[in-house]
Amino acid sequence: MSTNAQLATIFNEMAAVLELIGANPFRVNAHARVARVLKDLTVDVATLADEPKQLEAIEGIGKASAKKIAEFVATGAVAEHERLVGEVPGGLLALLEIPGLGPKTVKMLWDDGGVTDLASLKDAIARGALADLPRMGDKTIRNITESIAFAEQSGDRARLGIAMPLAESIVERLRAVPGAGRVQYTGSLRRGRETIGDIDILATAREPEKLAESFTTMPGVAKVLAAGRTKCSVRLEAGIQVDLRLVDEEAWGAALLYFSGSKEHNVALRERAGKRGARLNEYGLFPDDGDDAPPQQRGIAPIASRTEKEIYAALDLPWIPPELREDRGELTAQIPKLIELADIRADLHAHTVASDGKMTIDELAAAARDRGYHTVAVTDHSQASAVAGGLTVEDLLRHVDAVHEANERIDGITILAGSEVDILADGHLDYDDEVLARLDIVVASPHVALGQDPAKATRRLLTAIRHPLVHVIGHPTGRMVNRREGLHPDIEALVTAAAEHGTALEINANDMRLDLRDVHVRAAVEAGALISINTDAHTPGQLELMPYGVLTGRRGWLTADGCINAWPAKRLHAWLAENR
DNA sequence: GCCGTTTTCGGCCCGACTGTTTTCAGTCG
Repeated sequence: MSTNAQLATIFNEMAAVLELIGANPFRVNAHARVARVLKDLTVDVATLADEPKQLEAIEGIGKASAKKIAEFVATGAVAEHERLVGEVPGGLLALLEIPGLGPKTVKMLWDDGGVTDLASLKDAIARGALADLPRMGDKTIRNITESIAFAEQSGDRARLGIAMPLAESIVERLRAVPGAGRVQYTGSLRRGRETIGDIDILATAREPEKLAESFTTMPGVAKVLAAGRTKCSVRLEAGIQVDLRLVDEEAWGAALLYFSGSKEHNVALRERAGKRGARLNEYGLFPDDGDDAPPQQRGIAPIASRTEKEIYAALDLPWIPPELREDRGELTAQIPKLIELADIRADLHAHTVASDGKMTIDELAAAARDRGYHTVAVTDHSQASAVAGGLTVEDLLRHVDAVHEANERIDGITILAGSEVDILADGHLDYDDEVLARLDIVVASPHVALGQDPAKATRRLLTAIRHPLVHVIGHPTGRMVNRREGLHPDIEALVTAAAEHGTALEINANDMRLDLRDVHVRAAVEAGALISINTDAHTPGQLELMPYGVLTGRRGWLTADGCINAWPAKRLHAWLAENR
């Protein structure tokens, strides 16, 4: 973990404890803000630490925090942090992560219910002990129980956006080892799943021992779980397990196929092989001679093994992109040409300093142009999202003028004036039609009432989809990966209406959202609804989240033609103008 | 705890929703 990330954790923990013990909320927020600033910071804070003025020059970091940062860089710890963490039971902070449980409730559970961690909370619920506490009705207790179940069910999987950079850095390191051959991450990460159980890396090497040693001794390893000739396994300080498998060059394709999964896809492939008188394993596709002993150990030559493509071909299949390997019909369907990152030419959902973003219009435009986009949309929050700096009508109209002025001034990219308009709980939009009609693009998104029942959620989203001035429905369910389930609308109804009304549904590429999720995208694609992949960027760096959205689109069988962000400028702009 | 400087102290954008209440506390964004 980088110094920035470690310090971010420390400040987040201080914020959590301060919140729990009822400190001034603004002080709490200041700590959380420092954590956020540190996490977003592109420069290593350690390089600034010996000059306090440099630290204090960073927005959000004052004298006190600068001192703590310097203290950490010098000593590896922050005394105030240790003191604070010592004030509450260790397991209590984790309860704050459970959706619906805030500091007041957790404090009350601790003070009045003797709850000190997740186990004692579950025990108290089971004993019915919570019912005696204030504000703990049946419904609240049931909500807490469900939240715990949800957090536990998804809690041990890392988000794609956490696992991918880790895997890429490990792959890069291993490739640099002398004698290293091919090195590639496989598993659910290669398939682009939204969460990852562990990172699987496949490699060939002239001297496998050297690669293995480099792997087990790399920075960030907390514990070596296994260190054998063909398989090494470590647990990182980040809490993620990483497996390295070393294979022979001849078996590369078979091993890649096998370790990429999914298990269900592999089972289907093996069944298919069986029907063709062959056996498929991680060493290759072999003729089935009726002998149960592994063919590769008996010197049997494989029918195919060096590449995935050869193996699929031998099974009368085209090469199937990893993202589709979920046994969701990929062995029998016509495989479309899936969208690729290089197809993306526009980002249509981003925030500037006008609301809660960190970029100016010019900075956003430059970042989008640097990525080779022909179009970028400025879509700041609407008035209902007060805490996200939502714009009043007057502010919005001024902002629109500023965006249009920037569009005139800046060459090489079209800058659209838009808004991320709240879809209110009843489906109404947060601005009147006259205001919306002034915008080049309207992205309508749900932000509140994300626990409403499915019928209401469906009506709410259908209202927005049918609204003639809405172009895109932003993060349609409002779910947060591992954190919040979000809305459960009738997806079929939504995608059907979206196709009928020509409203695009967003894949929010932020790995915390990935909303729509893969299966919803598939439904939309099958219904003929358009998809828009956007980063919802608040910083220039967040424009780089686009690959996660594209992966999710690919998992939903999305083609470039079905994604408005991949359209040429002329087609996209004409489509936007049509919805007016 | 941070920030600004018509303020070195006093402010720091709060409105919607839920579930508990009988007028509101807690959570979320």
